[in-house]
Amino acid sequence: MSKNDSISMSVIRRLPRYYRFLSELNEQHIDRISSTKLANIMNITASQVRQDLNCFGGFGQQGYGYSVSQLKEEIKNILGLNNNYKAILIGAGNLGKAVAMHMSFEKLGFELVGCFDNNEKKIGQQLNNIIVKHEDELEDFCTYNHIDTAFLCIPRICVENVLDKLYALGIKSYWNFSHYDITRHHSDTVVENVHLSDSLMTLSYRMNNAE
Amino acid sequence: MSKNDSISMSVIRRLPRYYRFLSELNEQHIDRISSTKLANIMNITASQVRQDLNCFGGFGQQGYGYSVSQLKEEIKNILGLNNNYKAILIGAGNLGKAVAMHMSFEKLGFELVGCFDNNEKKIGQQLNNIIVKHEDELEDFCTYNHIDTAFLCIPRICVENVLDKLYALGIKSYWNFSHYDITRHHSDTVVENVHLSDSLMTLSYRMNNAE
DNA sequence: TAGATTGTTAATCGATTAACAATC
DNA sequence: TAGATTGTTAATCGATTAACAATC
Repeated sequence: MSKNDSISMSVIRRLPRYYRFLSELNEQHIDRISSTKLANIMNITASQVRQDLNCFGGFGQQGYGYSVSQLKEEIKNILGLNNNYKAILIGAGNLGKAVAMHMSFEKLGFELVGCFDNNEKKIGQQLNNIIVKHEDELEDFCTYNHIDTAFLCIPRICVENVLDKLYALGIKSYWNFSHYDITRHHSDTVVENVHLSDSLMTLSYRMNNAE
Repeated sequence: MSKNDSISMSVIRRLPRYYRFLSELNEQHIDRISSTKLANIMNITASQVRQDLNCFGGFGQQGYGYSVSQLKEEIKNILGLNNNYKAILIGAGNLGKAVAMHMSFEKLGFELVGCFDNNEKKIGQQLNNIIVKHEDELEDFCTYNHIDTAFLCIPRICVENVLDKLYALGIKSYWNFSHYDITRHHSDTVVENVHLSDSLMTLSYRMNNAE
C-alpha cells in the first residue's frame, strides 16, 4: 500500500510536525487545505509539503488540495500511532517521573505499563496508575507482559548494562534520555535519543553568537 | 579570532556531541587524538571531523592530531559554556520541576535564578534553592535581576501570551518544551524547541517500520 | 628525514526548491 | 470549460566525503 521503502530521516522527523499542524487545523474545523497554505502556516515550501507527502502516497486531489481530517489520519497511520505499544520506564528520578506524568501516551499510541528503579527509596512510589518496582523484577515482569519499548531515564553509566538486559528480554526499542549516545550493537534495534543538555548547549551557542 | 560567520545548523548541532566525547576522553586522561580515531568513536567520518572543526579554526597539528583538553576547551568556548547565563523557569509542573532538578546547569554555563507559575498550588514550592513565585511577580523580578533566557514548561495555549511578556522584559532567548512551534515574531530572538512528543512519534514510526 | 595527520579544495551525494504537465 | 492545485521530473543548493598537498 505505502511506498515507504527508504524514507530519509529528514522526512520522518517532519512527520510529527505535519501531524501537529493538521490536528490543530482539524480542531478548528478546517476541512481542506492546499500545500501552499499548509506550507505558509508551517514556514516551509509548498514543494516540500508535496514531496514529503508523496513519499507515502497521493493523498491530495488536483484543483482541490488535501482533506485535513483524512491527511491527519493518514499521517497518524504512517507514524503508527494506533499500535498501543507497551512501554516500561527505567529510572524513576526527576526526569523519569516527569516523563511518566507529563506525556499523553495514549494520544501517541503508547501505554506505560511498568516502571523500574534500583534505588530502594523509589520502590513503591506511585506514578499515575503504576507503582515503581525494583529492577530485579524486570525479568519476571517482561516474561509475563509483552513489552515493546523502554524509556531510559537513568544515568549514563548504567545504560550499557540495562541495554544488555533489555535486549536479552527481547526489548529492541529505546527512548533514551541519558547523556550518552547509544551505539547500536544490534542492527535490529531502534534508538531515539533525547539529549536535553545538547539542546541547551545549542541554545547557548546561538545566544553567544547572536548578532 | 573565529571565522564563525555563518556556520550551518548541521555543524552547530554536532558541537555538543564533540564536546561530550572530548570530555569523556579527557576524563580518561587521553591527551591527543587524530580525526580518524575521534571519527571512529563517534561513528562519523574523519573528513567531517576536520571540516567541522575548521569552521572555527585550525585546532590541530599536522602529523600529531588534536590535543584533547585544548580542543575540549575550544569547543566549550565556541558553545559559550562560560557565560553563566541567568535563566528563569516558567511553569513548575512535572516537566518544569524535572528540568529544574535534573539538569547540571552550572556545567552548561547556566544558572537557574527564578521560577514562576500561575497556579496557586505551586507557589512557595522549593526547587533546589529557588522558590516558585507567582507569575504576577515576573515583571518585578526581571526588572531587578538581569535575565538572559527563559525555559518554557507551560501548556501550548499559554506560550504566545508569556512570550509577549518576556520579550517586553527584554528576554529574547527561549528553551521551549511546549508542544508548540514558536514562530519568531522578532528576528532578534533565539528559540530552541524540545518536542518530546515529536521525538516519541519518530520512535513510533521506526518501530512501526522496522523490518 | 620519513611518517603521520592536518587543512583545504574538489567530487559526490542527498535534500530542497522550482517548474510544469496532468487532472480534478 | 476554466481555474486551481496536485504529483512528479528537473534544476539548484547545501552538506558530506574523498583526495591530496602542506607541514609538523
